[in-house]
Amino acid sequence: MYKRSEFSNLTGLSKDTLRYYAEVGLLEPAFIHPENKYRYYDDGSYFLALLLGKLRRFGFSIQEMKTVMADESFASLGELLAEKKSKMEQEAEDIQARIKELDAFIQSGKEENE
Amino acid sequence: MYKRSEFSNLTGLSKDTLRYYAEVGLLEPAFIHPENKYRYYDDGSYFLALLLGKLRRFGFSIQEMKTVMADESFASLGELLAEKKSKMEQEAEDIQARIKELDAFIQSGKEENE
DNA sequence: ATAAACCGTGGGGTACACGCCATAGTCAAG
DNA sequence: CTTGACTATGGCGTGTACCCCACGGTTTAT
Repeated sequence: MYKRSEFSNLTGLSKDTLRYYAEVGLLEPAFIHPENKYRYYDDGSYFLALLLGKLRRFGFSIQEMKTVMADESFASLGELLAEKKSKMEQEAEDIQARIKELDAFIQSGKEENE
Repeated sequence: MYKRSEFSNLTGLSKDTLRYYAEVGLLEPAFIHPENKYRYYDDGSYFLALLLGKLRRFGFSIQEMKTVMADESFASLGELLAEKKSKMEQEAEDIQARIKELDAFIQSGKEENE
């Protein structure tokens, strides 16, 4: 059983993020001490927290993460992953295009001074 | 002399964007009719508007655009362009890394079912 | 025993660049 | 002359996922 800041260090999720995820029902502590209300996380939480960290990097919104977490069999995960992948690829292409445009622009600026 | 919506079509900047740019002193109309306050843009504005559109795509903030516009010789433009370029390249690398991570994740998920 | 370090809760702030709505005055075409 | 299209201004909304502050209680180390 880990407490908040320990768990935060372990997972890379900030304390505030953990609090927020608990608030929205995305990742609830494994145990809450009834007297002092301290929240404790366990190894199951750890697994899920790592997953959430990954999903976050993949561009999942909170809502999408909730969709994923709602189903224990993670049935919707595969589809969403594929969707995110194509979105990220699209984004990569967009950036490349903008870099090209930027290069062309810089080039045209240089030629003006010759 | 073009009026607002004509100029909007010409430049690709929305009417609200034009209004906003005028508000913050980024691109003021060439002429404002003293009676009805109608705003008119000219060919000089057109040139600047196209520039602003490009800068926006390059990720310039309003503040940065103002910095650029403040100096008629566009002295700060070159430096900011280079900065944006490296930022965009960094961003492209980040996305590629995340795509790789995503792929690995998808792959590990598939292997689990074999 | 005491001080430092930690915990929960409540609630405000935020960044950014507009979008959108309503109102009221104005212009252009028939 | 009328009606539809256009315009200016004011001001609110916005979205997202948290961050940060303050307060008061608790735990832990010394």
